[in-house]
This record gives sequence, structure tokens and C-alpha cells, in this order.
Amino acid sequence: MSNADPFIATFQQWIDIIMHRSMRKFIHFARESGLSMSMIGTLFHLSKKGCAGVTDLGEHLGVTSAASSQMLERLVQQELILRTEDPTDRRVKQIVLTEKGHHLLDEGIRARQGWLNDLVGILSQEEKELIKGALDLLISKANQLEGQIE
Amino acid sequence: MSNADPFIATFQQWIDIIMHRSMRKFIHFARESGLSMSMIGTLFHLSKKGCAGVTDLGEHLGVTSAASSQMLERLVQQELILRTEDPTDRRVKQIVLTEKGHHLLDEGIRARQGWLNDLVGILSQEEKELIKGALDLLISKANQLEGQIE
DNA sequence: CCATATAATTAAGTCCACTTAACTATTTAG
DNA sequence: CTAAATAGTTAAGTGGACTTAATTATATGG
Repeated sequence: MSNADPFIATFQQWIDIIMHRSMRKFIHFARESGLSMSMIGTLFHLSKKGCAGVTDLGEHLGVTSAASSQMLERLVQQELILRTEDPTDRRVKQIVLTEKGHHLLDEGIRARQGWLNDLVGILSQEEKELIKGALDLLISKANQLEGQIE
Repeated sequence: MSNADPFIATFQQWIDIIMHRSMRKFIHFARESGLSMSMIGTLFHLSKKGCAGVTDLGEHLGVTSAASSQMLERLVQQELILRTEDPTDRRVKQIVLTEKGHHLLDEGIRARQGWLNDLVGILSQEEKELIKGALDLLISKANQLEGQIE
């Protein structure tokens, strides 16, 4: 909390708010869906990357490929992912989201939207415009950074 | 993803970025610390509220008071929280963070700061000022909302 | 062709996070 | 004072999320 840069401090504060309000709803949603954090993380990762292998997904979570394989088996049973053989290398499996998987993520996102709507509701038109400008800028910068790293 | 309001859509996108980048680092940090999501959530809640009872903390997570009691016992053993009797009602326990608990949360926050520093690093002075204005506004509005609800 | 490396799975076992049910201690209301 | 409500803990049991080690199948490099 003791931070030299007041800009960073403000930013931290804002991230805290998002984590508190947005994550909490999402965690409750995950619990109700019977999904673990690993499963949620995996579904999100797949939604972003489109396709991945068993070991890759495990590495992303920081667990062994054995653990990953077991968790994916449960997701297959729940019909949230599809696991097929890679034709170019038959050792590897291609994991992708099913329709049901995509749908579930959308629901989760909607679960946290309530708070967002409330927040947006108490903003004036000028405030919205100011904020939209700032967020657009942040999003583009964040994407730029992403490109550099990966 | 299909959303009528482009402002909300932009906002969602920004929250997604934060969840992806910030939460992932935090989850890794939690795993390394040997803390479960429930424990992390509890520590955060305590850091915000200062003090709470066993049942309250359980309700916040959506679990029974028995589960809460067991998890808190583990946090006491790890010296992250202090559990004392409420003198005004000796049935209830007052749970607060220890110094070590506060310290651990700070570390976790610092774990995600790397990304933030990188992001801030590629912002110009004018961009920072624009964003600071927007974030200050959002923080004050979010707090205002908080007050209304609870 | 064979040795080695790689991808995924399975088996066995541990630990943790829950649950319900039973229990203790304390407060409150009649 | 007693009955009922409340706060927390304990016990027993379930299932999940990991681990390591062994196994299978495929690919690759001499």
C-alpha cells in the first residue's frame, strides 16, 4: 500500500475494486456450476487461444500433465470441451471449447454484469465519454504489451 | 459478447484484461503460498472490513459455518489471522489479520504489479493524466455504489 | 531399425475443502 | 429460571485436486 507513485496507487485501488466486485460474483457462479478455479482458468484460456494441448494447459495452470489430463477428463464429461487427436502428431490431443463451453463462459460474464450496469447507471454522458477514452487507451496499450511478451 | 451498449462492451473488455493478467499472477502466488481461494478471499475481506465473525466469513464465501471454522483454524495455525473472543458477546469470535497476514496480502499485490509497471511504462504523461482522471472518477462512483448497497 | 524423447493416460495415494450431525457455550425472551 | 435461539467447534465421511510412478502410443534422430 505504501507506494511511491500515486498513479500506480490509484491504479492498484481500481484493480482491487474490480477484483472484489467482479471476481466474487464470478467465483460464486463457478461454485454453482460445480467448476474449480483450474477449470475456469482453462475454459478462459481456451476461449482466448482457441485450441491447446493437455500439457500446455497444465503448464498454464502450473500443474503436471497428469493433473491436467484428469481435470480435462471431467470437462469432457461435462461436455464443456472437445478432445480430439491432432492429425499431424497423433500423440497430442487438441482441446477446444464446445458450444456449451462457450455458452457457460458467456453466462459467467453476464453474472458480473449486474454490478457494471449499476456503475454505468450513475455516470453522466460526459463522464462516460471521459472514461471510454481512457479505457480504450488502456486496452490498446495492454494489447500492445501482450504482443511484445508472447 | 453481443452487447447493445458499446460503452458496457468496452468496459467488459477492460475487466477481462484485468482478470486475465492480474488474477492469473495472483492465483499462482496463492498456490505457492499454499493458500486456497477461500483463504485468499477471506484475507481480502478481512483486510477490507478489519474484523468479522466466523459465520459472517462463511456466508461471504457461500459455505457453512463449520467449513468456515475449519478454514480459519488453518489460517490461525499459519499465523495469518488472530481469533479472539468478543467481550460483548462471548459466543462470537473476532477474526482480524495479523501483521503477517497483512504482509502476505501486500506481497500478493506486488506479485501482480509487474504487469502494471510495464503498462504504466508505455504511457505518456498526458495519457497518465487522462487515465488518472477517469480512474479517480470510477473509484469514487464505485465507492458511492458500495455505500448504497451495504 | 532402434534408442530416445515426447504426449497423454492410468493407478495409487495424500491432502484439502466441503458437507451433515452432534455438541458446547452463551445470550435472549417469555 | 427455563426454553429457544445463536455462535462456534468437532467428528465422520465424501469428493476433488493434486502428486509420483508406471504405462501406452507416437515421433524423431542416429
